[in-house]
Amino acid sequence: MASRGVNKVILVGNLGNDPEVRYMPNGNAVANLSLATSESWKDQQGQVQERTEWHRLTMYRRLAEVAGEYLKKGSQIYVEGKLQTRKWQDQQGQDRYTTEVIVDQMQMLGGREGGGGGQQGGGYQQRPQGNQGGYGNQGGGQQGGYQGGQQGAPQGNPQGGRPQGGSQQPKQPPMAEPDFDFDDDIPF
Amino acid sequence: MASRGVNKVILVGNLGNDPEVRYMPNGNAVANLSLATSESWKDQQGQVQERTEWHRLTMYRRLAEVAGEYLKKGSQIYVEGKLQTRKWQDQQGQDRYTTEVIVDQMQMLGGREGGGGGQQGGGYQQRPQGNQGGYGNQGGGQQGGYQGGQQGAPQGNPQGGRPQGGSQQPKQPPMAEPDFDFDDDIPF
Amino acid sequence: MASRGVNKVILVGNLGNDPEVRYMPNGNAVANLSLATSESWKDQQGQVQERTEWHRLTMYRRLAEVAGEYLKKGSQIYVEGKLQTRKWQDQQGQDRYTTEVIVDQMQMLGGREGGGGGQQGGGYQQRPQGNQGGYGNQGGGQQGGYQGGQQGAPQGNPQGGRPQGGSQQPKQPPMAEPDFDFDDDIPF
Amino acid sequence: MASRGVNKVILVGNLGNDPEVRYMPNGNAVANLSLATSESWKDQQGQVQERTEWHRLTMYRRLAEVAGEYLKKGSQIYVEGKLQTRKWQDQQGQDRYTTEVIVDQMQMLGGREGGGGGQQGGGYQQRPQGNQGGYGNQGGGQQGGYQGGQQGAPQGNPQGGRPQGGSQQPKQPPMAEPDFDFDDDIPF
DNA sequence: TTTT
DNA sequence: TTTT
Repeated sequence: MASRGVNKVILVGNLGNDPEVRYMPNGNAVANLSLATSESWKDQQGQVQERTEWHRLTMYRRLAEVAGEYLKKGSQIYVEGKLQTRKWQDQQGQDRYTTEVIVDQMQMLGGREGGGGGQQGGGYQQRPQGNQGGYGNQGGGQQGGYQGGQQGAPQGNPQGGRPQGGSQQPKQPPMAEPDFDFDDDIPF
Repeated sequence: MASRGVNKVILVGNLGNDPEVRYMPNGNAVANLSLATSESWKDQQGQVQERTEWHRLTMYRRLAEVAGEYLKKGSQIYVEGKLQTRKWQDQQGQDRYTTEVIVDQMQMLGGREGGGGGQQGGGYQQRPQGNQGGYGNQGGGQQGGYQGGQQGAPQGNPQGGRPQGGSQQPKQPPMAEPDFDFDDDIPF
Repeated sequence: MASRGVNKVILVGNLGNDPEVRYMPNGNAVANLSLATSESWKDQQGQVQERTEWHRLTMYRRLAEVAGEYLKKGSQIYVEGKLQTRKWQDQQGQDRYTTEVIVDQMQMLGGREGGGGGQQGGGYQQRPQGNQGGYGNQGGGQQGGYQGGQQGAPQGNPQGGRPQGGSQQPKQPPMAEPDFDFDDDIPF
Repeated sequence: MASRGVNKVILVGNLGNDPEVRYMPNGNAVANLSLATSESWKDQQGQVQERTEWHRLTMYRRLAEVAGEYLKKGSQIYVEGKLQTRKWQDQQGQDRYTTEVIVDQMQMLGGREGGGGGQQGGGYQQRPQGNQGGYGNQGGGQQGGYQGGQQGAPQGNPQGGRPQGGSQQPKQPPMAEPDFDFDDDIPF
């Protein structure tokens, strides 16, 4: 609730992939998204240069469900959130760090198609039992704006409800492993 | 100059160390700073929890020199910039990524002491020859605001002037000295 | 809750006066503050020019009480909020418009004195009966950050609880007392 | 260039009208735009309420020309800028104030149609002679991002070049008069 | 991996 | 005056 400092990120860009939505044992959704922002400029030789920056986004709860429902590869969105760097260990046991944007506000951009891009969406992971539902379409609709449910509260503890057992920082890589394994309480 | 997207970070926090200022062969300054933002909240047991986030900041040119001149461990500042993730190889030759905030605007906060914190400043690296000076105090003064000289132009190519020979992405953390020695609290 | 669009203001500046805190019949607090931001530049003649911008801030509820408790003329703060333009009628019955920043997040800046400026604080309006208190020091403390209680919900309807009788847009500047007396510098 | 404070506005919304672009005697373009942001929420009775906020935007130079060229009624845009309150006198000689967002960055949103809305564009004011052109399409293209040319420099003095004679604050209303009269150096 |  |  209180804080010493300001930690704010504002991004507008396009998704590089369909959102990856998963559910925690307590039923809370978590979504991971890759967002591209790019800039171009002329170098000293007058050549146009371009650089694309990829941002790893994490959304929780309702926002994650809305992302899974309405966003897909190519979608243009506005997001607001905070920077968070997670520590994890690679297979050699070395400390690694991954910086993500924990999103607490999202706007779909781009008119009546709801910010959709070219490809077809669909295909994200099924909701496991243990989730009593209740979210779904709620507040949905195209191009609406969404906020995290517990705005102002730190969202680095995504469990929301009861404390979870299990290791907070498993010895697994977070960043888009081919065999990324979501069988734990804490997805990364 | 142009861009597709928005990539903006806004931070207010305190420096964990004196800025590290270095000079590139063309005389341009580069500064690295660690900025802490923290937030606290009450958990389900009603206990106050606190989490500190450390941000790695990079400044170029005039802004870097101003940072070296006026900021020190404990200084409270406002910064605005963009996210940039650099790829580098560790000693095992594995790809590593470091996310930084490339700062293009900075404000010293905290009244007439110019945002100063507890400890005395000083001690950052000397300006090598090859730098014709020209910056120095310029625009300085207490609690002033500073902007990167080429705002709007991508600042991922910090050389500014003539193209540099040499590898752009050496097998070492660029801008991070081999013996770079932060406090243990700071995760980079 | 939902929204189409983004309406965000971020300011760092100093208060031109002690906050004016008042209480509505339902006990909710409302604070009005004048915040100065200034910029300076060199004109074509090389002369330094300066321009100060005055911003009218409005805070509600807990945030308003914290402002009344901890801020005073000269305090340096960070605020985040949204733009809102109110319509009202002057004594001639003509439509007038006032643009304000409805603040939903605030940070006191400036180190251990809690962002305090030169003068002594005090002197804001007494809490009327009809307010059962309960706020006070809550969340307070030096240099903490505060958020509006109903963040994400529109705050243009500050009553919060039960609907109020009475005209929503009286023929006078709402929240501006008839004999409201700012410094001459401040244009509202 | 320097500044004490931060004065930043970030908006995403739709234009209520085609941009009004005019040219100053020195050839610099000035554009005025109306941008809507809206939010909706449920009141105590569970009824959905909606509130639309209208923002008056001002752009200068290249940005103004790009706006005239590519934006129209309904266009969805992202803008970044600063708040500025102008003082003027109404016909009774009374002081009036108008708050505007002086835009220094703009992004067209909404995919391949370049952020366009429903209606046809066109119809804004012709470039007078006395303008040697030079801008035009420059940097243009759909959905690109644009920045004001003198970012960081105060943009409240839009003349850019030589100082202008003439009254800075004519006794005329600024806000969309039917017979708004642009025969002066300073458009409002 | 997006987008123009 | 926009948009859904």
